[in-house]
Amino acid sequence: MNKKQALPWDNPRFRNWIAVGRACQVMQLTLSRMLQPLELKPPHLDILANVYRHAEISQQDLARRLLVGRSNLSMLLPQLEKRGLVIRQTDPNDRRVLRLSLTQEGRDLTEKALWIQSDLIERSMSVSSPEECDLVGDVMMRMIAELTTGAGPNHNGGDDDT
Amino acid sequence: MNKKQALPWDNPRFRNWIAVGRACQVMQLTLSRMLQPLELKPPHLDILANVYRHAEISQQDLARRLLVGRSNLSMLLPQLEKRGLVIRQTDPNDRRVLRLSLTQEGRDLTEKALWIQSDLIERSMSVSSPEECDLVGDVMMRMIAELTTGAGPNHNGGDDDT
DNA sequence: CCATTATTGTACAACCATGAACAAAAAACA
DNA sequence: TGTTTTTTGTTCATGGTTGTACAATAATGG
Repeated sequence: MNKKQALPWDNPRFRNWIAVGRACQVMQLTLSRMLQPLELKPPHLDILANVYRHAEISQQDLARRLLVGRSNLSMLLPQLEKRGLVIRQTDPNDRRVLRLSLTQEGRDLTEKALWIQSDLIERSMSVSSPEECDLVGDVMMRMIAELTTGAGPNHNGGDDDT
Repeated sequence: MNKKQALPWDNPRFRNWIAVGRACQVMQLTLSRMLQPLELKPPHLDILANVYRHAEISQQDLARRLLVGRSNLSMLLPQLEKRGLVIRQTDPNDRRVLRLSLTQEGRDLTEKALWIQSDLIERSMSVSSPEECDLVGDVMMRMIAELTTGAGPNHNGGDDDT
């Protein structure tokens, strides 16, 4: 009838990670509010930013990079295409794949949105020194490596920027 | 025709934060897989863990703490109640509120799930020293404070553990 | 005491995300 | 070549999340 050995909350690593999760959640909610004037939501920005960086990417590769299902992109991309932000062209060398690129309007909107996101991140991370900030990023990348090598051979690891 | 001034990816803070987001995403996906044997999903565990720690909490307070809408809990809690994990009792002092508590089965399952989560966190954060880990948590809490005081006076800030 | 306002939880419609089943195209292989 | 397997994208049913409108209860204020 005792309290087991120790509650997870007594473990510093546990508490610290919970803080990471909350920070992400708050950041996501805040970003979502700040993107409203552009009629964008975080998932849209994720897509646009990746196509911005990696033009001519296929939907499959984009899905791997974003860690979402292919069907997700099959639902979202036609919307962005109708809004005139994205173009999908079938690859002449492999007529299964659709290669993505941005229109000029798409590039402009993506840059606006990235500025908003960048300002938000800059503001909220300014409470830490650049060295602390780099250390945080370093720890996160080590964690990602540990998680993807150790436990996830099913989803392959398509990870770097954005 | 130049590349604007500097892309966000050239900003260290931006890149570091992107890594934080990715780590959260990977952790969430991994946790989701590891909770499957218990037939739980992360949102369920969030609820159970909070009721575990804060018995007799109201749905409203729980929603504030989890940063989700009240309607979310109105959908999820009846499921958990039907599974015999949670009990909802109307507060005799204020017959609007429903006070939540766990059954013994709910407590047992929550502990099992928390061990899984705790092991996962322990494993993936073991790539960093305790000092680094504490620093990460510290930076995150400062960020949360900055974000909630600066921009979010609408959603109030119900934040601490889990 | 009665009227107005605020709070708590619910119901419902809309949107998002996922996984499974599928069609088309390419690759592997006999 | 012809057959099988793999890859890519789509469709659809399901379930999760949100915001809005609503009913019940409480608090406020004449």
